[in-house]
Amino acid sequence: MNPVVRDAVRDPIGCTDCSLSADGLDNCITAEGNENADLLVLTRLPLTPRNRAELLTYLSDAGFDTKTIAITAVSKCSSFGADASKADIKACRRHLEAEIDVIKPTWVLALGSEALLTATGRSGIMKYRGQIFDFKDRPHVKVVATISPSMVFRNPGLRGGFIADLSYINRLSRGEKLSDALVPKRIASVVSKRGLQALADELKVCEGYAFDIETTGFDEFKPDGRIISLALSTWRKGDTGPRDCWVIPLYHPESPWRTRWREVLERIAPFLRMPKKRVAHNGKFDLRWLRHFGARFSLTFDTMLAAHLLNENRPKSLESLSRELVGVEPWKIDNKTLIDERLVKVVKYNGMDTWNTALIYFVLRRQLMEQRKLAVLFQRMSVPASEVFTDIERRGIFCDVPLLDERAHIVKQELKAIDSGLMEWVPPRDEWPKNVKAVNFNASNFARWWIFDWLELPITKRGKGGAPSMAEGIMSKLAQDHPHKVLDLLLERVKWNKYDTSFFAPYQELVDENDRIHTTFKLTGTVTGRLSSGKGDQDKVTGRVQNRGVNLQQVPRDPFVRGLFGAAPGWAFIECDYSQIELRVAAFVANEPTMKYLYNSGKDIHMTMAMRMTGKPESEVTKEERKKAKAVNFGFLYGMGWLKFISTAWENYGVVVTEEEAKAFRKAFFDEFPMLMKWHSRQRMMAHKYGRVESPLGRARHLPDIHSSDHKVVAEAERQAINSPVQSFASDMAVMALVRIDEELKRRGLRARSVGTVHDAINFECPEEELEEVVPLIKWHMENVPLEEWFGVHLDIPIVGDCKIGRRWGGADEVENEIVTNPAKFGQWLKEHGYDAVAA
DNA sequence: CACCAGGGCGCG
DNA sequence: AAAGCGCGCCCTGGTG
Repeated sequence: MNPVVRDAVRDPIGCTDCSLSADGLDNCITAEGNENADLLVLTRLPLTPRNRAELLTYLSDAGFDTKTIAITAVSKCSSFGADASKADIKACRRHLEAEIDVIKPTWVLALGSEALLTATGRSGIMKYRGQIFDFKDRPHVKVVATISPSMVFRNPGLRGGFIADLSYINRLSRGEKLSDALVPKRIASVVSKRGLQALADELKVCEGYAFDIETTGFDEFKPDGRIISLALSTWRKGDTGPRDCWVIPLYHPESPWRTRWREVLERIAPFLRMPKKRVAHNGKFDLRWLRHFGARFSLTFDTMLAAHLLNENRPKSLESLSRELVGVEPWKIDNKTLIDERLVKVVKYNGMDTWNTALIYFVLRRQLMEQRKLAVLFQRMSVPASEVFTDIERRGIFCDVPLLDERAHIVKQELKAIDSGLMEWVPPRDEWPKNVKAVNFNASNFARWWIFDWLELPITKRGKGGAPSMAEGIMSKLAQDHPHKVLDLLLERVKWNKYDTSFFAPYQELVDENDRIHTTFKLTGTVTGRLSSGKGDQDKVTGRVQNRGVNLQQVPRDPFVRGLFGAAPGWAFIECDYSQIELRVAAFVANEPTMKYLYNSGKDIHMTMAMRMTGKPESEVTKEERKKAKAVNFGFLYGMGWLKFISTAWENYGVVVTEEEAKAFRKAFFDEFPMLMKWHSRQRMMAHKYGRVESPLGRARHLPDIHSSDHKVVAEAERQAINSPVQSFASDMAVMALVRIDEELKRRGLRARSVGTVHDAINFECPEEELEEVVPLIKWHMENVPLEEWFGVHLDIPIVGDCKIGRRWGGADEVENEIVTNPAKFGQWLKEHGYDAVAA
């Protein structure tokens, strides 16, 4: 450490301020480096020589002269194993302030959330990285933050962004400006008829544009939804970046179009269709709004989808991608709602969004073209899927509202009865310990004290923090060994409470005036390429999730809940599931002969497992038992050990399995399918060698943890290497099938449409008279995605889609495969099942 | 009040 | 020695 700083700052007696000082290897470590440094780098803990060297390499790569900087930490003691707590960091603050007063840096570079918090008092490193603040209590010192190098080490997906941040901060500390090409010369605010005409003329001749809208309100389908402004950055053929930037103020209070904003939008809409390239960042959001207000056009490129396909681990916001890929400066405005912001600022913000979208478009497009299979996935799946899900989200799914209200009432009644039953057993208040504040039947301090201290029931499992587990499996075992009314009631309550808070209440709140419930699908929400479903998008400005809908991928299978959804009167509900898709894909990628034989001869592997587990013949195995066997198959397939198998067998079957039996069962599974073991080894080997694995369709999963020194972490990455290609392949195929089905339905002028997907299942609503044509069409496209033609992948395993037709989700009748594929039989089947309105 | 991590549980 | 994978939402309790 620097002797000048040390002697000026360090407590000569030996500091005992923090908890680490007692057993610390070295106490009160002060800054390393130049005592007159202009830039003081602030980390969480004092760095080891190796980490310090690494950080200096990063800094020097980013253009810093490492002789002119100093490095210090918010916590000033180093100790094995022990981490600095918030109190420790607080205790060290006076030393840090003393250092700053001695060194007098102009800039502090805060690395990581603790450094940011200490320097600025703000938490949320991903939100504040790249922004400039004053140092707390030292306002003459400027602070700029980015993520910590250890985060980058753990996840190389963050490396690009980290280096870009450092370069940006370097330019900032030198007072350098950005290159001219990275900022628009001017942003044209379109506030007159002549301006509109000029924009329309440009749209007639330009090759492409990136666009973005700003909106007010949460949902495009709610009456208070308005579009505040629409921005575009255009380019001509042969350009390598955006040329002009345009913004049309719409509903903004200062906009001249405020009262006629919809009219203006309608007038410009036809011109938006003209250019060949139409680009947006998460365009699904913008298209939803624009379509709602009558401006209909489609995308040809989405920068968020491209960025995710290229690297599933990196942050995907426009802000961070722009910084990572082209090194632009932050342009965010720090305001809650744009409608309250001055128009000039909104115009600049909205315009910069599109300018930067255009900038990263050119980079991402080039990167994508370099990987043929990825480019095909992008073209055939990502972009058209974004289009399909725009409409699925707008459409929503029909919900039987009277039934919803009736059942929501039942749920409340059940809860009420259980709660009053439980109240009779609540111990008197003066017996409660200090940390118990109120009666709470959820997994709370009260409930844990009540069960495990007051009732003295045994604790079999604890969580990370040492709190006794109150998970369902644990509690039901407890109830079996120590019968008690309270346990029965609590177990019963979990289900009703979950129904109430997670399902019925949100459904009632979010069902729209047309009795439909919406969701938001994230096409970039998972590392494997599956879609995720949820309440809404993150608001770009506030960072909060817009509460526009519900998660439609976790609707309970219980008909009491799932049966609330279905088809509107006069329509039918179609569910089409891929049969055992991941197991089939695994058989393909592992090239497993026994599995292939079973599938090619129409056998059911889950049934085989169920028969083994229960010892029953096929005819006696129940649906429930087969479903549990499925869990066992997937468990072993993806690397489950014998110990977990013991608990699975107990929790699912109530079967006690000994250690020996469990090992033997696992061995039997792999003996039955000998190539699976070899496939597992191959995936592990690939992950170790390349740090990534790839699906047969070209989708990559990066696994930086494979190089960890922690064996558990490595083992986890190895299992991910096994699972990812299978999950990705299955998911990509399902999405491509949906895209093709949607295209075909539109091409034929049919009204049937998808209302959502759940990974390997696609749901549709369909006018009764179209069923005869639509169901076979869906089935055929699910089973015949042109993988050979598009990816050169020849599947030598049959892919089967099972179709169900009914009025409600989960309450439908399965149609046998040979019936769907036979028009005469299927027509008959439809009549027999009450679908009279079939086409002549 | 906002934010966070962890527990628990719904789905595939 | 020990190890299913992939998600999102609600709640609790702690912190600033």
